[in-house]
Amino acid sequence: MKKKIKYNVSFRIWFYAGENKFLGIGRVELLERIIKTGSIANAAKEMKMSYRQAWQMVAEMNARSNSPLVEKQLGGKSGGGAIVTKAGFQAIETFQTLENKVRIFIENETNKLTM
Amino acid sequence: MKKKIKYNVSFRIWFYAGENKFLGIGRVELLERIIKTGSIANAAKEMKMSYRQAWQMVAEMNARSNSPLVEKQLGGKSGGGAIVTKAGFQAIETFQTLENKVRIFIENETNKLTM
DNA sequence: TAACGATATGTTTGTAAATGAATAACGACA
DNA sequence: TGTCGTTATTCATTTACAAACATATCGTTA
Repeated sequence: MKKKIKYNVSFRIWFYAGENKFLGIGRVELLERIIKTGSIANAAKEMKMSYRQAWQMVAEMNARSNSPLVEKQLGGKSGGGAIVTKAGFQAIETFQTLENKVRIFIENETNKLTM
Repeated sequence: MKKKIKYNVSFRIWFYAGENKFLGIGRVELLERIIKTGSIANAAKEMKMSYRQAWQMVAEMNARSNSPLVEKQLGGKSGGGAIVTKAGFQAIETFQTLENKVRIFIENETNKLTM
């Protein structure tokens, strides 16, 4: 009997600021972990990425948005940390809302397919 | 006056065969150029990619689809070439149709956004 | 004011991926 | 039956990217 492969569709979306990538699912996840852990360093550790890369992502996001998504918090007993701004929360929300809508749309369209 | 960045949304979709990537925009473009030029070698040249990479993409596509999307055509005055099968044409069509629908959907949703 | 752990940044190291060269095999056609 | 320019495949080399390391700087708190 002939093999019959089950196909499925995946997708990704990105927000661009002009020509520059501004926000994708990876950066959204990073923002969420900064919220959860209180610092870029710990967020990076959770995601098993280098602090350097995480920091660069944050720096790019901040540079390419109208107002910073993350603000540093130096000093203090714990040595400091980073906080996600209101603009950051809004960016997460906007991204995830659109992503969910696209997911549902693609699921509906894919069900119509006969491959 | 404050800078005001214009944001826009980009996206990509992929067809998967189980866990394996099967078709994306790059491979669709490769298929189109194989149709246009009549060979993998010339298609690769047009896309400025190595023949090796192009050939591997074709091999993967063929291995992961129910029936081959590309068939070799050895011999002849021109030395041979490659042809895209009916299944290949259908795959291109299916991919582009879905991609266009998603594009329109995202455009409509993005117009609602105020970032 | 000393200490802490985070941010911020340059430099080096290591590794995976892409490239290029080189070559064998193929088979219709003239 | 010789010719042609493909397909198909290998191997060494280069390139690009990510990780690792090192270190300066910061500012609140005890």
